[in-house]
Amino acid sequence: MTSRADSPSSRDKILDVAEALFARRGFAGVGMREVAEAAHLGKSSLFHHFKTKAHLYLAVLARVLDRIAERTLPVLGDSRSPLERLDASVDALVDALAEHPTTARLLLRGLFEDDDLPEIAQDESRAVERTLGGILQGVQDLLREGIDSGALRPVSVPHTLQTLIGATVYHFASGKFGEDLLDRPLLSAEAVRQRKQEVKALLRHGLAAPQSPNRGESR
Amino acid sequence: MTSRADSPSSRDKILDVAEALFARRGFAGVGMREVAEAAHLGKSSLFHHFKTKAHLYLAVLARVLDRIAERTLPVLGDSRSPLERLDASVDALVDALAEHPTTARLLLRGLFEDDDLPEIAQDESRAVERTLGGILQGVQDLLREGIDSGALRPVSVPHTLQTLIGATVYHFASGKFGEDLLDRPLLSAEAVRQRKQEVKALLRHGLAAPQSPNRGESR
DNA sequence: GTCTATACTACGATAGAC
DNA sequence: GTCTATCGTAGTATAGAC
Repeated sequence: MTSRADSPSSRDKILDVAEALFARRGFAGVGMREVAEAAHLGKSSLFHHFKTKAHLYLAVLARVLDRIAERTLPVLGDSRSPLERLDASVDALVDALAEHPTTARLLLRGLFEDDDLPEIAQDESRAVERTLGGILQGVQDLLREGIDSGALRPVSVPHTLQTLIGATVYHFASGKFGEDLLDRPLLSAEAVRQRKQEVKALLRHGLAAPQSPNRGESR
Repeated sequence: MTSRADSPSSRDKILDVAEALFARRGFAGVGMREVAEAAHLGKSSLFHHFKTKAHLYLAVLARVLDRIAERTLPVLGDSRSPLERLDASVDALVDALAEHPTTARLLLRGLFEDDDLPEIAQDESRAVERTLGGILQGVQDLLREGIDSGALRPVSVPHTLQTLIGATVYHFASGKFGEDLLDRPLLSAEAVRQRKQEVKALLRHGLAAPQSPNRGESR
């Protein structure tokens, strides 16, 4: 437990291969033997680095969330207007999701596969939840500020957050299904650029308050 | 193969319990023993009804998709205007997803967990894909018609479809995470009603073409 | 159609040598 | 820190009696 960059080679390699495997087949669908072989290790060596499978999974998840936080938190908290920050946050989040093909899948799985994890590894679980909570809080604060300042329609903040997650995380996690729909790889430069544009346009038109306050739309 | 309501009792009970289990923990996370016990059957009796786990999983998925198709296809294809049909389709889809707490999770898993299934059971797999394709085609046709008629902005149809799936299927699949965000059960009458309203409002504002064609917004 | 019994493999995890 | 060997359990699936 003298950790922090103790053995950068093995531990990171394990995290790399485990991330790829967990992203594809989820927690239950991956065996420790498979991870060990992919990392060119014996099974016991793997258990030396991570005492249980749940610890390994949470370590993978923590690394993914840290990557997202690193990209989004600075943008969420800067000094621009809410609408500008919303646009920039979409760009930052999409960039983070497009950086590795595994990111969105792991994140999505982490969001809705919380109950199938053993309840050990509480410390690591707490760390993951804290990082995630920080990002969510940043977005919620941004939306709240936009609404209070009159820049955004008075939407429900939690519902809008869910929509935002769906529009970004789900999209880049949709794999073969999404690629069949778009007829191109999800992470191709063009598809990524277009996704940013479509989401930002939908938010601009769908969230921004009508420009002339006295001239509301139909309802 | 004299099927079609041959033994309604056992087979349907198996599908019911398997649906609940697969929704919670996914294909790999559920054992046939567990399914058998939950259905009050011996393991071998279960294998008598479904020859492999993949067959059982696909049968569960097919039933879920049939429920969705049953609710959405009539609405998608009726004779109202595109915007009215879009609203009604959101209502119908959300109603279908809210009917059973398992529906959205299974559907979401089916969308992005396609590679972790064994490649047997091609017939059943084909049937599932055909039902899904029908629903998707209906939505795409609706969006296309709305754009061509000028009722909708010239958005990307596949991207908008992905956004729509994220806003509905992901939301109701988000489980404990979503409930923590909303601070109430996802399937409570109030949360369902509000979800419909928020999604429809976002689409109304975000997809509908500006009312006066010559008075475009900023960009 | 359901049962008991069983085959064989893989699972997560541990012990202990090196 | 990596290894071989092993434990006990649960995995999918099958055989054959009732």
